[in-house]
Amino acid sequence: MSEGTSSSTQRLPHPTIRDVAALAGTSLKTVSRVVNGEPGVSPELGQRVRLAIERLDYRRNLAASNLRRSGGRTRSIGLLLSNIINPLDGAIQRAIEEAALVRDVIVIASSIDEDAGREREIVGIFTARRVDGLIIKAAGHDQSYLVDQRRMSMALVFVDRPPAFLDADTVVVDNELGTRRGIAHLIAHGHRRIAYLGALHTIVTAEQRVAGYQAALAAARIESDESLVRLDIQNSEHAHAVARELLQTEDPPTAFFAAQNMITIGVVHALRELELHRKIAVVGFDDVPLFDLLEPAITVLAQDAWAIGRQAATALFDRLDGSTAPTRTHVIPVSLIERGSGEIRGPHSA
Amino acid sequence: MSEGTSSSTQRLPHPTIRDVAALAGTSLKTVSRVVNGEPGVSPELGQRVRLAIERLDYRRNLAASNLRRSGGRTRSIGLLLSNIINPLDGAIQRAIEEAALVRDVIVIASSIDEDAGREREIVGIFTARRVDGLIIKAAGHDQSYLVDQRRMSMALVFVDRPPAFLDADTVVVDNELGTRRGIAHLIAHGHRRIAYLGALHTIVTAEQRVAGYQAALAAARIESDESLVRLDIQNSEHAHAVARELLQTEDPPTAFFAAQNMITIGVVHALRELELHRKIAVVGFDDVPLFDLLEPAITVLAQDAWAIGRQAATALFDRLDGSTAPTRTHVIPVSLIERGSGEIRGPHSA
DNA sequence: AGTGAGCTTGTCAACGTTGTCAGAGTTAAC
DNA sequence: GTTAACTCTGACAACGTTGACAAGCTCACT
Repeated sequence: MSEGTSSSTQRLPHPTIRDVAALAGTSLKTVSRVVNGEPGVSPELGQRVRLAIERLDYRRNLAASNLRRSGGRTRSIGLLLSNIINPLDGAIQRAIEEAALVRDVIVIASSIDEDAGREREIVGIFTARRVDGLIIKAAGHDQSYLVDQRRMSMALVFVDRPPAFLDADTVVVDNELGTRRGIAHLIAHGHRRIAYLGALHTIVTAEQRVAGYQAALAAARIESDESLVRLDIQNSEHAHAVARELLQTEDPPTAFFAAQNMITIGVVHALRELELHRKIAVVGFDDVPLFDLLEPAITVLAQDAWAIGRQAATALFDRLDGSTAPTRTHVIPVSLIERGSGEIRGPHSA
Repeated sequence: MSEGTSSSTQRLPHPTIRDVAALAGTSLKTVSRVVNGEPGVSPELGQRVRLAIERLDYRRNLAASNLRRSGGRTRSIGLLLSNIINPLDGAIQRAIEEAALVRDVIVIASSIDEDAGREREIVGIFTARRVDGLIIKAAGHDQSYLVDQRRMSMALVFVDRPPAFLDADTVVVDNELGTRRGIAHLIAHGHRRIAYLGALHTIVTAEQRVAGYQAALAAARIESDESLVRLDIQNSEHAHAVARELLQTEDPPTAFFAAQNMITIGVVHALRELELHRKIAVVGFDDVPLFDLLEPAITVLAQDAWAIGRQAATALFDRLDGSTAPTRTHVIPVSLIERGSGEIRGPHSA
């Protein structure tokens, strides 16, 4: 009966609970009750309200709702990964999104590369948004700045790399064991001079992988040749150059272990260039879609990124559900996939 | 002086502007002024407030702030892509994130595969969160449901595919021209029997690519053989099977055009399996990192996903800044990268 | 001395929603 | 016919913040 039903072509603001109440001829609270499925509304009035909601295409404003609601939860989580263009990070994000979706939680994501400053900046931004939790692939080497967030009941989970100076749930793969298996595999195929190309040594993950390399050599009583170990490799071009240089020395390696997918790609480029790709063995950490189509196909230690993401989400939501169990480190297994490049035999094969 | 400085180990709620005001011995409004850098606060008082803010590690609650603020903007945008594991989508997301970051806007992302129902569901969720705008790689074939969002001043930009039954800014690549160039390239290398393997025919993009194929054949006065055109291919395994089947017919194609990166991968698998990869030509739409390392390396039509994302973000923020220009379709160029697989000569080469 | 301008500061209401609580109405029981 | 219990409904305050506006103060000018 009133003037409310004008469906003009432009009405800028979203309809509010107030508009719905006016149209349905009832009070705010009753509409709120209907929207939230609370009991204590008569069927007729409920129907009337639902009709008004539909007519106005009303959607409750979640920000306002969460502001008032108990606990002050925003049903949103923040995700900090290195670079979403890397399918490894993509899979982690996707797995987390799926877990969040069923819980009616949204994911705010940001790539931080390996920039510790940006890590802190983004954490600050997400904190201002009052995310309920953070899942972080840390770039920096000190996460103690997060104690404030923790104190304010923000849940924290670290993926891929454990936090430093902070105790929190973590999901990692067994970098040391994985690398050890990879190196042992090369040794078993007759290699003794195995070059190791690693990423920024400041990343804990990289450190663990070097340790695995050393451990595997030690176990086989092979003396480590420091000249074969090259760290702090930035990208695939850099890896390409380093591999080429190693191959052109007097006593070149007979096998390469590439500690990361970008490095593996660089190594393969170098081997191609020197036409050594059928003679020198390669094992890489991390799988990449087309590795199986190269000739020879690349033998890798594959991480299950989907499992990492799922586990991280589970751990985070457990905390948000109130778990006060001691923090835990979840280790996701790494699998060795033999495809050819890692099975090229070396001079010491039986 | 007061009791406020107790830094006990657990205080659950975030400090509010009220806590800061109490500690600094002033009013809410003054703190608000300091936080927002508004003028009219004396240096001394301002300093006192800043000190209190630091001591409490106060961060203003953006949800509450946006609720009150004019325009009701949340400084957040929603992003709907097919699947973030695909580096193409990853690059789009990354480019958009970068653009959003400098504007202090957050990105809420979700993968919707090719599921129209999920597209609507996610749009509903994002609407409840009052995102200021949406960037959508549409799965469905009717976006008219978005008129409500539009009316409520939500900015909309479509990427990769134009919207249906809705007028909105769009960023696409020239699928038809790109495909035409790819096919012409194969024809120029002596091919007449060119198989076309395409994705879901309901996706507009796929449709345009088929049209490009037909147009290129027509321009060269080659009669199209319908048996060589296979659409609705779901994934790389499917493409693999279809390609194998085509290759085992009596009069097999001498070249393949794969309309999408997953399809290209399937085709390459099939050629490898039948050891035809050095005899049958392949041109694919979309580049993938390792295509350049295959033997032969894969000739592709590469889209600049980064540029697509950047352009989409620019278009969206222009609208949010109040632009009322007519909606525009931005076309990002596609480049043909010759690597070998597309230059394998066919029976009709000069 | 009185007036007005300019600066700093604070009070109050409002954003859209929900928790608390009380009022109105109905039914059942004494 | 009164009381109790129950159901349904709405008034009001509050979440944390900012916009509108006014009060208080100082200073200069008439």
